[in-house]
Amino acid sequence: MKFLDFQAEVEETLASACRALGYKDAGADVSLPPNDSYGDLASAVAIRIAKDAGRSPGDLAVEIGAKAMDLARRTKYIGGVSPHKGGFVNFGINRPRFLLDAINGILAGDLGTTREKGEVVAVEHTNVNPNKALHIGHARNLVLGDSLVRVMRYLGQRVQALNYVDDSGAQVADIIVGFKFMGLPDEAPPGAKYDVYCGDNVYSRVTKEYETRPSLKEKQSLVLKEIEKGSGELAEYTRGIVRKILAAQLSTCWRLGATYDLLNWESQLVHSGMWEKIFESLKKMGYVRLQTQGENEGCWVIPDPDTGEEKVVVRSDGTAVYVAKDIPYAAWKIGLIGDPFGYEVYSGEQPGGPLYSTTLSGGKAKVHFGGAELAVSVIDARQSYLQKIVAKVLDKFREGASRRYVHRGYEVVALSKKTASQLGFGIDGEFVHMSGRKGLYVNVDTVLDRLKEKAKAETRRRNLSEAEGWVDEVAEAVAVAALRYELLKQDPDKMIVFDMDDALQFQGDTGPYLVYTYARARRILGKTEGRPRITLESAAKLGKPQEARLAKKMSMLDLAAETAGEFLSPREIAKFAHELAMDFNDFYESVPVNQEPDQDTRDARLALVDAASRVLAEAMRLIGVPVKERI
RNA sequence: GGGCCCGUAGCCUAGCACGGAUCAGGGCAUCAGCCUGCGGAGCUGAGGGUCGCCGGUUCGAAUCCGGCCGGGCCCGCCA
Repeated sequence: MKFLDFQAEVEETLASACRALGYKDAGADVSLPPNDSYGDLASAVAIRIAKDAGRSPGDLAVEIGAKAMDLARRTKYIGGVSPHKGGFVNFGINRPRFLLDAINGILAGDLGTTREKGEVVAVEHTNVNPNKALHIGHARNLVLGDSLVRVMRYLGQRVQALNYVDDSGAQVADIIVGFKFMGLPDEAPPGAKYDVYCGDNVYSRVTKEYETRPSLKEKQSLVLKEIEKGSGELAEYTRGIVRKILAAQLSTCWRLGATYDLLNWESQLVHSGMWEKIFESLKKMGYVRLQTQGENEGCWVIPDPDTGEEKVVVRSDGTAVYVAKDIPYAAWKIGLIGDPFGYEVYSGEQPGGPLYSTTLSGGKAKVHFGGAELAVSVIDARQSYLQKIVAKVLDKFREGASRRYVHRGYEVVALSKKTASQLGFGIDGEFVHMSGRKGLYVNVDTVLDRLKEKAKAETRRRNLSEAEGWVDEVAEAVAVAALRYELLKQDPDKMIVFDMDDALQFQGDTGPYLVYTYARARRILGKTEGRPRITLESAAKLGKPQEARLAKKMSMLDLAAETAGEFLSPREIAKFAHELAMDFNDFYESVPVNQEPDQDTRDARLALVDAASRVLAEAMRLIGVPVKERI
């Protein structure tokens, strides 16, 4: 990861040159040139100071460039400085030195991971109501959140991956109504996944029934009250159903490569007493007040952050509204309130480590959650307004607290007209929003199975003699790669219109392209008689532009990760991985490795391939795209 | 009525935070090529663009500011 070293040298050299020439406040900002024929880093400093200095940008660039060149002789990685007539000062890398250090660094294990302990960050994502299977909208949340967790850990932050389970809401109650009051079987038919069964066959049927049977709606509120109470036969029964659905959901999450550290349960949050404490304190400071007249009579209200009008937080019957459940959760995450929870292992089955659960009755596990320095909530953009209210209340509770509570929003996933019609829904526009009630959605498992089916055919065609199990494993990896990459690569602020046929795409800017490229690179290393090895002498023989581009790109993973962390935007890594893969394929097509007659050159190229593939694998790992040695 | 987000070739999209360099990068689709070669899930080339519109700032605007148009979402004693 030597590019940042080069950049630091350039910045320092540039600043020194400007200082030496008397341009004190010139600054030393550098950027990547649009085209690498200009150089490897560029500065527009001459253009910026030209006016004040009363000189032409071109002349200044020559002057600064000459001074910088002089100073650059003492640096390790600056190979040349060239002024451009437009006013840019371009810096070139000392190729052999840079190639040698970058490659040897990576082969020695330096993939840019920060080792020092960073801040504690709580990242909340997935958060699917436990009454149905994950659909592709949930997958977007999961992929964004899980990738963020991975990137932050790479950056050294101590991350708590949280998954919030709303086990006491109306959606769960609906399922229970179906089982207890409509006589629907609470066992899934053989071969059916339990969460899929509940979503496809129970939930939608119950909500439909509500329209014609008002008495059923009363059963829902009865169930809700029982769940709220937390004890009794119905509450126990519900707990069992929720655990069963959650287990099925988690298997899908794990299939997608996401894992969690902790499950937070809404029911426990409600019974923890945290809200009461916060409520009392807000009352004392006069932020919440009891409305004694008008339409909100008998309710406790707070001011709307946008309009100043009043928002209800506690209903006239004394129960708290939805935001009021989010507030204590947020306060717990950033340590504004004492931790009321104990912890226990929920599942030891989770790949990659145990999954814990909060508990209000003791808890033996010696782990600690909450109290983070920063909390990131991955929640779709429709909840931006509510999240703003939460942040406002946190600020009232403690000055400046909202700076540590960040809503990472993203737009929803809708369905294309074509996909909707394949599901039996005729629509007017070009797309339609998903709806669990209407049964208008595409489940994650369905998409993965379709992708896998296609990947299997493709893999089998290329590997006629391989065992079925091996082909299956590869196809599964390709399917996950395709879906994760597809959902991550797009700007989170843009709605995704999902089309099943378009999603079955393995060529071009896709996850499978990355998987393929990595396997291709490893193939070279597997087939060779040579050894990856590079010296300053052989590094000098790697003079092709494709070699330089590949080496430069692979040494910039840490840069991409820093940006990804700073803007909570893991797709920076997806972009990086794709660019690296393109650079590798370009190299692959134009530079022979094992056919290279000169042994030193061949070994140096092998070292480059080895290093580049390791960086690609690390980038893929950061976005949860599976890595296979062969496909 | 108030608030948030989006608008870049036939379609999808990068670049926008921090304004710069000759061709605004990719992908899909279309057309023309590249397998006795390290894997063709690849590569090369061609065609395809009023960066929604108008104005402002600037030496310089896809990028910053203002207005407008088009599209999506949110603003409940639902969750």
